[in-house]
Amino acid sequence: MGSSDTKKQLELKALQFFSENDFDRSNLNDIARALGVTKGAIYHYFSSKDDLFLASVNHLLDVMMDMFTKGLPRDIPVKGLLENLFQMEEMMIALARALGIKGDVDMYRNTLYLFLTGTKKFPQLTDRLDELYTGFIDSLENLLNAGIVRGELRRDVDARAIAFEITAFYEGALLLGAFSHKNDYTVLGPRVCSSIWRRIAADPEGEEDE
Amino acid sequence: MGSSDTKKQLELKALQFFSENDFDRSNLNDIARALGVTKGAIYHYFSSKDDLFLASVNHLLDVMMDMFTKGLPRDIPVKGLLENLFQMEEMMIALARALGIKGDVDMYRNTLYLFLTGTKKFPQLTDRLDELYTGFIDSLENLLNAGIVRGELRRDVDARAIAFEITAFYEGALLLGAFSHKNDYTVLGPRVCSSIWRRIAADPEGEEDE
Amino acid sequence: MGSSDTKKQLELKALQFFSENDFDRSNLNDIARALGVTKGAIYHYFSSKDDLFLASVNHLLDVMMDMFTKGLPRDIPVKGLLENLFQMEEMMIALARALGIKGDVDMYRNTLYLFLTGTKKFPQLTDRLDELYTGFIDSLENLLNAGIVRGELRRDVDARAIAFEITAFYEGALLLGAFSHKNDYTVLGPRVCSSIWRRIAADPEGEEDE
Amino acid sequence: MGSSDTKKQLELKALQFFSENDFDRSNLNDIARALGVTKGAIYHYFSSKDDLFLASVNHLLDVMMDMFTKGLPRDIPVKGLLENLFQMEEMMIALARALGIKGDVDMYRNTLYLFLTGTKKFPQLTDRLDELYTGFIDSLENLLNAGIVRGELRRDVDARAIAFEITAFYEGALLLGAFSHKNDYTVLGPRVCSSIWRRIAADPEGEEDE
DNA sequence: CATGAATGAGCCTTCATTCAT
DNA sequence: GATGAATGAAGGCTCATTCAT
Repeated sequence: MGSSDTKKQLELKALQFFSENDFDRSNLNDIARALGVTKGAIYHYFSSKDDLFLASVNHLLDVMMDMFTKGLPRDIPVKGLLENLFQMEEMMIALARALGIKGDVDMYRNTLYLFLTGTKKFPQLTDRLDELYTGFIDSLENLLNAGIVRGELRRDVDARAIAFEITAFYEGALLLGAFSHKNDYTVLGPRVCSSIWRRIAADPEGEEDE
Repeated sequence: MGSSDTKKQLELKALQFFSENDFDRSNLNDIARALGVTKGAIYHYFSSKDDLFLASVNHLLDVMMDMFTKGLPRDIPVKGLLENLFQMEEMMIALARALGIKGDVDMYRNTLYLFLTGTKKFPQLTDRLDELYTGFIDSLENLLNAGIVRGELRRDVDARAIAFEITAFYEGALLLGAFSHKNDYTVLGPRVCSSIWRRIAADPEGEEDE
Repeated sequence: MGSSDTKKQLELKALQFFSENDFDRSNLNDIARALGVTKGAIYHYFSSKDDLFLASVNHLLDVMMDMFTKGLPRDIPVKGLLENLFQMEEMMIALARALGIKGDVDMYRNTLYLFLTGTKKFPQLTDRLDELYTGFIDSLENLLNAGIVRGELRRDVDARAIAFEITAFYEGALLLGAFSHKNDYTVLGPRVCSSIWRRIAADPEGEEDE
Repeated sequence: MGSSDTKKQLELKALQFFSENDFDRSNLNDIARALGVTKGAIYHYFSSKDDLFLASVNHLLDVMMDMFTKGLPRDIPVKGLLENLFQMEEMMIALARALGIKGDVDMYRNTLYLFLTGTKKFPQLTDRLDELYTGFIDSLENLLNAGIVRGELRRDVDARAIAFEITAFYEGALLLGAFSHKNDYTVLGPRVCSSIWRRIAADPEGEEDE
């Protein structure tokens, strides 16, 4: 029932809507208006408001899973990775392109909101998120280990801990960004990354002489 | 109207309730039952459901503000701080005692949910949260600077960045804990803290041989 | 929750309403107006529209069970019973009084509608109706057997069949009354009863000399 | 619009559907699926859901009118009629054949439901039903009178009352069958018919010794 | 102070009907 | 003829809020 294209379009628009608006505080009239269709059309493609939300989040999870786990290169310099981690615009553009929508500057932060509230309301999402984050941390760990083998990083680096640290710090920085306007992660983020780099690099000075 | 004590008690119980239950998915009948009073009683002390929520969160913010900014010691060893960061039970007990309630193991994570959804529903909370996090990061920065002056930490440490890093990493680790059961922050957290310590300590080896 | 009296009143009014109006074609606004309360009040006492309907019908079933099975006399002349069967007004008044409402002339016929549609929508009602009709037929059979023993009826009367016949005929006559205005059961009913009487009486002539 | 044959086929299928399913609880998607066509096709042949229902029931009424009034033989032995009244399967097969569908054992009972709910929803059906039942009772009366003239029945038989009794009892027995599983009309029905026979036959004994 | 019955606006959902293809 | 995507009015139900007691 319903063309698959239209359904995907609705999922994407709903994703954008739900990342900006509270699920419970939004009524279907507003949602329908935001998606550019009528209430009935939504029910033509989705069985309920919950279903629409879950389809949207699962769509996002699919894309992020591709992008951040399967899609990551196996062997890039760790230095570049850390330097680009807080080039938010680049990351955002990449994700937006993968989703096929035009993103905005709060997109990343909003996904956090989507995930935290989503798992509270729909515990079945937890497994997929677990997979996503575990996949991301695994990929990072592989990259770090490759860096150690390659001689870019010190031999005594605890790759798993660093991978977890980078991931948790990144998410936490975005989270703080939602709360705090006084601590700008676009400024502090790179400083932290540079500090992490100095700790794990085999030759921090040689690389840092800018 | 109503004794101030009773009102504070209701705020605390409501806080516990809202940290475990979604605001919009809870109705006042359930809330009243959870608080051990009737609906009418709630309206004696609070002007609305929103008001009850805001009073609760503001109460939590007051306590956390005291505990994590004004209440922090001016001069403790950074090493101990990092070692205790993921002694979640201790932290939790301290916060629960400060609130005068019995906490549970998910309390911290739940406050994150409370804050993230709370700011989405009530943007006026953002300023207070900003104050809390900024205060916390400032305090940490002061502690780190004191450590530098004291000679515990290296002179080239970027205190602001490290304070931000610790805070963001901590929040991020708790957040990931809500999503991922495969990455246990009670195990990985201390490994990361130890890694941070080795990076900033003036004499990491000397301190570690205990 | 809610006073038991108010709830019983609502059940009775709903009974009257549903016996006159189609369940699915009535919306809760109309029902509420007919019951003299608001929609919310109904949901204060009943958990759903279905619940309201079932409570009403079960209330009716309780009263009819008392009246037509437990409440029937053990030993009355069969002749009088047959003569009064189609004194609808008397029967109706008795049922209305037992229900505590003022009845109207279509009350009996309407209960049939209530039962037939009720069992289609709520199969769980079937057992209670089975009990009611079986109880009624049993009581009739007992009365007939008492008549045989007493010498009022012929010894070769098939008491069970006659009890079933009277019951089925009675219901059928009311049912036809719902469809057909040309066959008036208040006229034909007594003629049939007199015919049945002549068949089962030990001495039809002696009794019939009017 | 639409071939007349297709329309008749749809009416028949709809009849079967509505005799098994509640009108208001069935939606047009389910109905269309049950009829083996699309929603659009239904609207080609019928102007509305109501129209489809009414066309179906009127079709049934046409067939029953033919079968039970005009179609009845003018002069058959009353004894055989009474003996066959509760040969439900035979009756059902006859009606199903007349309709051109395959019937099932609940068909008769279901038509009762169809008629009772149908007249509540569409009062305009009442007249046709009145005609059907009156026609049937008239035919029965004629048969009984023919039996009297022929000498099969007693001269003092109240033909109108007996015709009404048989009809009402028959409908009532089917109705009770819908409510009560403990009183089987296939067993009790023939016993009642035999009792009626003994009452109206000119020579009950002579006829019964077979 | 406290209660909880009652209110009614607003929500999610259904579904008969329409209409572009 | 036939389709099924889209519409939008209407319905069941929830629940924050009020108020008579």
